[in-house]
Amino acid sequence: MPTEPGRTPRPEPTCPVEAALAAVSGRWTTLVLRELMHGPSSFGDLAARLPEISPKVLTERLHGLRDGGLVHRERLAGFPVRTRYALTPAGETLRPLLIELYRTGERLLRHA
Amino acid sequence: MPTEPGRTPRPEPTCPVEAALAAVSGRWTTLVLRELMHGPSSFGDLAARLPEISPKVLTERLHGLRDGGLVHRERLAGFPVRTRYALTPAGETLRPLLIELYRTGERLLRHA
DNA sequence: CCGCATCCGATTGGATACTG
DNA sequence: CAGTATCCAATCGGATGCGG
Repeated sequence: MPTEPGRTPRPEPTCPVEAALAAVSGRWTTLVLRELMHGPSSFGDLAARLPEISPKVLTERLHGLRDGGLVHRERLAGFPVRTRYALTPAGETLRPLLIELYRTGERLLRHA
Repeated sequence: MPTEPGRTPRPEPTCPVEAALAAVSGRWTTLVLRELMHGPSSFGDLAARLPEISPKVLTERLHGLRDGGLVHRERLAGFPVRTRYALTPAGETLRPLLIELYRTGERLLRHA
């Protein structure tokens, strides 16, 4: 990107950087992804591990991630209803990005 | 982060991931950074290379980046007034992150 | 248990016009 | 040239209460 020639003049969704940013941006999104990186989880488990997120926002994040093909949703039979959320292969590919975000943030916090 | 023990329960600014995300988030921010990665630039040069950004937003981005210690601002003497914006060493450290964003985005776009 | 519906305040980004 | 000053529409995130 710094050394690439094909440059984007404006923030289009077709720009790879924008696409990646869209996948991880939004409040709580990275935390939801982090929990799912540990393995599949139900709605309630996620809510329990992120006690301060509201159900509405959790739903929004989960649906957004699913619409982006990053998370798979599966309704389990039985009662009470249970839903299983898991990362798709595409979702797994975000791991290096999250690690790089962590490393970069550490550097910034240490230095600022 | 995925394998780290010290986990953040909510989106705090002290979380490295949040800090890194804050540095690159916001519309136009990555494009401004990309231009500055090529080298120092004046306000007008940036505006010329990003023809669709409004002066207000460009100012906001530049000031935000400066407040975050990522960009250095220098007023040059003479007339007409010129201002030189350049990445600080901290700003340079964002390069690997931008590259990772690009790579991840490519994968997502190819696969979705 | 797993959400959806509604409302609401705050923040964001864009358009436009003007100044040192 | 390099911004500032307003105004405004749209989006976002949080709170709360109900439904399948």
